[in-house]
Amino acid sequence: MSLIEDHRLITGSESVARSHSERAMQLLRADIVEGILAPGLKLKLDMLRDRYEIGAAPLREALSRLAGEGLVIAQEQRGFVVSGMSAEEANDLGELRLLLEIEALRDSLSRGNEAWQNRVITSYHWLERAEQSSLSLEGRLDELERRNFDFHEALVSACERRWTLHLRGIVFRQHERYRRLSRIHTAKTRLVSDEHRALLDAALERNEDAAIAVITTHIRRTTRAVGEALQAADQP
Amino acid sequence: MSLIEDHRLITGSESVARSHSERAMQLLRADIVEGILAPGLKLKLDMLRDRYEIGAAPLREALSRLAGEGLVIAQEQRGFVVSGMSAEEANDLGELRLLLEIEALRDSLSRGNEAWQNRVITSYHWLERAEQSSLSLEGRLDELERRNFDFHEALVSACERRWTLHLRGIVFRQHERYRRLSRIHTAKTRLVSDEHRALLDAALERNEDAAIAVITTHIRRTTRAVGEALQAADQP
DNA sequence: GTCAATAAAAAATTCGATATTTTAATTTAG
DNA sequence: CTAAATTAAAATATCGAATTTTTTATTGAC
Repeated sequence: MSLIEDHRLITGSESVARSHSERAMQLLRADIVEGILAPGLKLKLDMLRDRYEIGAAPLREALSRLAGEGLVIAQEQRGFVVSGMSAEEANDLGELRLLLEIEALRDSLSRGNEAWQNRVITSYHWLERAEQSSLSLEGRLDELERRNFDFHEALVSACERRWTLHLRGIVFRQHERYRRLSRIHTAKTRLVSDEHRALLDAALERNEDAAIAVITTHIRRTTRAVGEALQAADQP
Repeated sequence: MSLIEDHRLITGSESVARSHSERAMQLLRADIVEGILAPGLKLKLDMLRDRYEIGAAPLREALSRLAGEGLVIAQEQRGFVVSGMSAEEANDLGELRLLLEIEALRDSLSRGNEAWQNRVITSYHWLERAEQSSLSLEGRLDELERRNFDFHEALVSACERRWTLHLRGIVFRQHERYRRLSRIHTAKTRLVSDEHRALLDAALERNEDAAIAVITTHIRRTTRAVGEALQAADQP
């Protein structure tokens, strides 16, 4: 197994799974976030068993865990369903992401040391490179998402508020489902790229207010794009 | 089984569990929040099986679900542990609770209809009654927690932001572990009672700013009390 | 006595089979 | 023909045993 293959996007920096249950969770999470398992889909165990070649017991544990963070819904005696998507939830998640990202960013900026700076710089440059690359649309989206994830993760990585980070992670993953929609709808990388640059500068200067301003624009713009994409999806 | 016995506090308005897995989750959650299963405790399956008379499979599912929301930690191949408690986390959770409670409250105040008002009024009066009652310390704490929970739940019950409520729930339960500490340490019901009254008034008047001001004081005061209690616990 | 290697015990994880519940199909009464 | 009731099929949830991994205890070399 190559390094690249194991570095599943989104799931974060979680190391290679040691148990079937853990692996199932990572796979399910990625597939739901990527939209391969669509919102509202009934997650029948037989189907999942075939798909992932993992037994029912670890699959159920993985689903339970995802239910805890809200990516799937556990219906008593009626199995699991991929949680739905709607414009209302997109807005809700966008605002929460903003709130939590700001909290995490504040703490991270005030604590970040040189190692943190280097991580931020490195991840930024990989992201920049991904934005300019000319892969196929499919592959490029995956690469972009991963680099985008890494960059934002790097920015808050000096934050020591465990719960803030935990909740931010939950919201980030949820929000990502929607971001994907808007990415496909509006393939405008230009403006986003500028925002990332501004974010990098603000972070390295420890300019809290500037960073917050940029991230606010950044997230709000995403929310708007998601809204448009959802509207477009309704009336095709 | 009597109604009262089934209405386990904290776990929210979740109806009576239909599956072992669900029941296990509610029992575990309550026991962890109440501190019966102490922070850091290794949750061995044999032990839990004896305690709750539930098989390993549903127990593991319940634990996985709690791991998703962060009440327990799942350690690969090494079982589950009750997540730890510290002064840092108490502060973190306090601030998050404030943030999320404000978001939920704002939305709820702007939407609440007459049914909502009635629910708020009713739950307030039960809380007031509980505060004045003269049961044994143990029983009174449970009753108070339950009524306190119901009141705060009622306040935000008109909020339609699903994710905000979900995260608020997670943080509320976590924070409750700490509140319990401070409750035992400082049995000062007086001030809290005034705060609740002020909260009720502000809510019924739809006075957003006032409600936010009160809840801010309310939560910050709790955080301070928790800090003192933890400090006292360190040097007995 | 300390450390590493090995063996035994305990614990966690997973599998396969079974029991229970839900869903779909079919029948039957009105 | 519709709607309740029954039956059959599918899917979920749970159990108990088998497997794998971790932890503890023991042995033996230095």
